[in-house]
Amino acid sequence: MNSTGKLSIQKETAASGIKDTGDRHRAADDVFRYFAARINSGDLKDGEALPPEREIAETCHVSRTVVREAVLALSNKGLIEARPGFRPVVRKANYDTAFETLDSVVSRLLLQDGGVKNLFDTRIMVEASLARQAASSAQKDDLLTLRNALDANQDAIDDSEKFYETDTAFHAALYSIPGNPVFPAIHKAYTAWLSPQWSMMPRLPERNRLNYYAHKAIFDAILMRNQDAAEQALRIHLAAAWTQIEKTFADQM
Amino acid sequence: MNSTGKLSIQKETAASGIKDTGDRHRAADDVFRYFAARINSGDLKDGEALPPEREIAETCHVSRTVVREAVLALSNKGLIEARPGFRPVVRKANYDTAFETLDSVVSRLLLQDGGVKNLFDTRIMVEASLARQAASSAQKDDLLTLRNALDANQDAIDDSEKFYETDTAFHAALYSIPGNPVFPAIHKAYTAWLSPQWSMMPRLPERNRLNYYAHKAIFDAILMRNQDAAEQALRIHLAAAWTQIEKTFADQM
DNA sequence: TGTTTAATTTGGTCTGACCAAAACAGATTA
DNA sequence: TAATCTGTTTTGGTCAGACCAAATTAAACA
Repeated sequence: MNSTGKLSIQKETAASGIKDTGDRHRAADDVFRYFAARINSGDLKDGEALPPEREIAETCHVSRTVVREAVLALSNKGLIEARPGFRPVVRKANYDTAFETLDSVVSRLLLQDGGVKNLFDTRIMVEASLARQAASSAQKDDLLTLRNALDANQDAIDDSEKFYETDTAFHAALYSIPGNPVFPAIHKAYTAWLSPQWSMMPRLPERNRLNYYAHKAIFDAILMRNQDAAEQALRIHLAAAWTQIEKTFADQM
Repeated sequence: MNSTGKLSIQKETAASGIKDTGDRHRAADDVFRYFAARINSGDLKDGEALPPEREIAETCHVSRTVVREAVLALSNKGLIEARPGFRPVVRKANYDTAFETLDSVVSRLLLQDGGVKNLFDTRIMVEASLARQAASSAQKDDLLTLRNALDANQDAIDDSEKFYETDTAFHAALYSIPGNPVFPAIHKAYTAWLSPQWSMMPRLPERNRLNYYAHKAIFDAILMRNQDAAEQALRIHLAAAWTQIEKTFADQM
């Protein structure tokens, strides 16, 4: 029975005919697709655990080896969460974790020439856009959130550690205004990827104060519903930040 | 000698002490990190093939099983390219392929409520920003590229197949203006992820013509260096596209 | 020298085994 | 009865050795 097992799966996959175009057939891929489909279709719900590897192997008529490969692929692609030693659990599709799967590639991209600048420039563009949008359509509670973040920022001028947090929080508030969950995820990714540069920069109360003023200028422009001013204030703010980064890492870039 | 192999690696990893904080130790992770580091450091150059699995297993004092897991992880994260049956090859860090690693997660995200809209909204924001930037600082050759794309677009109005291509090309031209390689990659990702919706929409010469006029309006505004007009023209264009998408997929969203 | 053929390498898969941690069930105790 | 401890079973992580088919290389041949 076992000896015919392998053949049967090959027959099955051939019958399903998803990819019959002559290219190499890997059993692991089939298992991967099988579970990816079951997850996407909702057959396997969020938080639900996958069957044990041995069971999968039996039902799919493959060895545990290929099951492990498939599970690993599922995990690497963020479809499941496989903490070592635990049963893999279906993970709800989540914007935050989506960006996390980029970590290793991005860290490589940041290493190559101009990598950091390329990324930072996209950030400038995104935030400039967010600033405009905030100025044009921020709701009352959005403004309140911003104001609170700004105040917390001001209070932390003399505590560089705390200032960094409130700084991040202020920008985060900006990203949350559109109400689109993609943006907070983008912000999280930016802070994670650029934190190496940021955290190595000298932190001084004077500099904190300047940054606070920059934030205030952005906020004021948003409050005045002045899109152009908001964008400009933000660009000045981030341009200054970039100058700092450049100065700090002059040798490495 | 082999019997002591396993112990030696454990000793080694313990000695290196990268992660000694009590959490589970997976040999596969060690091998993964080892090669990720070698790739990032340039020790293994782009296009260079990894050693054969059996050799890695020997030099790292682990079984081929864990080598395979590590290689698979490397592949899934986009650090190497592992075509079935071939030696894995170090892949140059590349913005395009970075986004490709997101495919499976994104396809899941698009399935959930409002997923497509969330993504499309980010696209609107990005392109609005690009339009502004184009209007403010497009160079002569940028304008020429846009103009050519626009003309090709016009010529293809009666050929819906070709129109789709030239349409994409026009937007691509917009993404290439900043000269930041991240943007073309983003564009590629957008078209890949949203193509299912787009390709199922009815294509008619009248509609093509409307889209062409929309493109022309964007181009004209850019040519006039009118940022606000460029942004507005683009927003109108994409809003109309979204309306179409919504109409086509009314039942599924 | 170019082409065909045989030998070898190498990735993909299988089987069966072992270990340690996790999950489970049962006994023990408060 | 509820909480805690304990021993058994399950399960993931790893290993070893084997086989196959495709890919690579070496050899033989034309």
